[in-house]
Amino acid sequence: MLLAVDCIIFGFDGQDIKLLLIQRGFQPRKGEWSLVGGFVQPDESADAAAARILKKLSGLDGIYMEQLHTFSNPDRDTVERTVSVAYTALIDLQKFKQHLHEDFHAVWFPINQHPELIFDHQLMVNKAKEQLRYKAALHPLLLELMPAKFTIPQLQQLYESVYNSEFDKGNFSRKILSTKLLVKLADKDKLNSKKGAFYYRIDRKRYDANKQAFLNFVPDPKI
Amino acid sequence: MLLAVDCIIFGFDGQDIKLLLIQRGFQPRKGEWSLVGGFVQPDESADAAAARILKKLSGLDGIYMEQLHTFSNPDRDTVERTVSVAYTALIDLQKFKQHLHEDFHAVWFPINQHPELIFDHQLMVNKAKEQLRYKAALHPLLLELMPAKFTIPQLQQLYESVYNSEFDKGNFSRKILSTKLLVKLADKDKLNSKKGAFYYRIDRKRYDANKQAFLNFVPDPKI
DNA sequence: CCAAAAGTGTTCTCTCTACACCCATGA
DNA sequence: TCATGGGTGTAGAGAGAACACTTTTGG
Repeated sequence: MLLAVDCIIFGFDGQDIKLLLIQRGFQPRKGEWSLVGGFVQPDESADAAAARILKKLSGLDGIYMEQLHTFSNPDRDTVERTVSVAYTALIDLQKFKQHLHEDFHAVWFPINQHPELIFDHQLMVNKAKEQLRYKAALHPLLLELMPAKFTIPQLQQLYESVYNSEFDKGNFSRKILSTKLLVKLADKDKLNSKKGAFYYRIDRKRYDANKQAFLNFVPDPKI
Repeated sequence: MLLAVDCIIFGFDGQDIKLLLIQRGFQPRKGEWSLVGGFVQPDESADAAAARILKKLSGLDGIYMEQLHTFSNPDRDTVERTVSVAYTALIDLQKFKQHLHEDFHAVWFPINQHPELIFDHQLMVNKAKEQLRYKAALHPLLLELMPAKFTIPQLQQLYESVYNSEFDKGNFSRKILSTKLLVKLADKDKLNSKKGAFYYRIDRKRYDANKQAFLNFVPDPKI
């Protein structure tokens, strides 16, 4: 029995949510697209393997990953019995984009528009999306996807794309600000409007202290 | 590399939350207490193995279990590298108690007063408790622990023991009833008071339709 | 000046909490 | 009849939703 890990890495570039995929470098199914993954070594934990493999295949280092689920269907891998522990992470693409040189075969794809994946990787992605929606409704974790400086309307776009619905801008802004997790900066982003929107940054101390607090971000569905 | 499963089964007898443990029937550490667990066979998934092993060791059949987490520290098992997928379940003890004959070495222990466990099983139990608190704050899943007939004050006791705090009885009763997940029965339980408290049962249809709805059961902490 | 996006004000409704109060009944 | 736990009433605070309104500024 082999033990593998697969990483579902979501990134946000300020516009769209992306998913990190690689072109498999080995047989079987070499050249096809898959999640970043590999085998756990005899002397390492799955957590350690996930970090090591992510770094080796994409250059991403020091990313905080969480265990999602373990996939153990006996015929999920067509060659040999392989159990895979799936991990997820959320990252700000602008901070990490430069690492993705051609040294690596890792590529960011729009979350809803990526090539077909091998084995049960699509299942893993679906579960990760579901979990992202669930968690983001309760915790401010989508802030982790934002760049160092961002505006409230940008953040709102991220929420709207995760939940596939539109929020009232006034209420959204007040709700986010009421968490006191953001610090207003002096300058504005004028790319999207003439008036311009103030930049904010995360208040790291408060964020780390409150990220497990419940927030109830997602509005009730309009009937 | 070996793949195992371990089951953290919580039961409620109307008074206290219990944890199902077995005395290990094989070496190493035969006779010591552990979670219900065993090895995944080459042709079965971890989910299937968990159900099979739980039934074999405790007689419990058809229990709905959910994956909790996979434990893969390389030295978590002292003999051979073993990765364990942990599962959790919640059951009403009165419904299943009769199955625990002496054919099985499984025993229910009070959740906060059980023998020391082997390997990292205490870690698993702690994580399961944490997850139970988290989930029960959002979903009505503690209803699954109640007997077929129960009173609101009994249910309140369960919540209070899970959260280790006291709730206002009036508000608790209204909040639970507002979910419309309970059906009032005609008779009363007079064991705990002279006036008596009405029995209720779960409205199965509504419960199954709403168990993933958010509920916000746990009151804000009093500062 | 005007269009368009950012952000504020306001009102209404609903929920939550605290806590006073009423209810039923066995001893 | 009275102590006890079950259950209801209710006032005040706060959160959320809807949407009108003001602000800013590039073209």
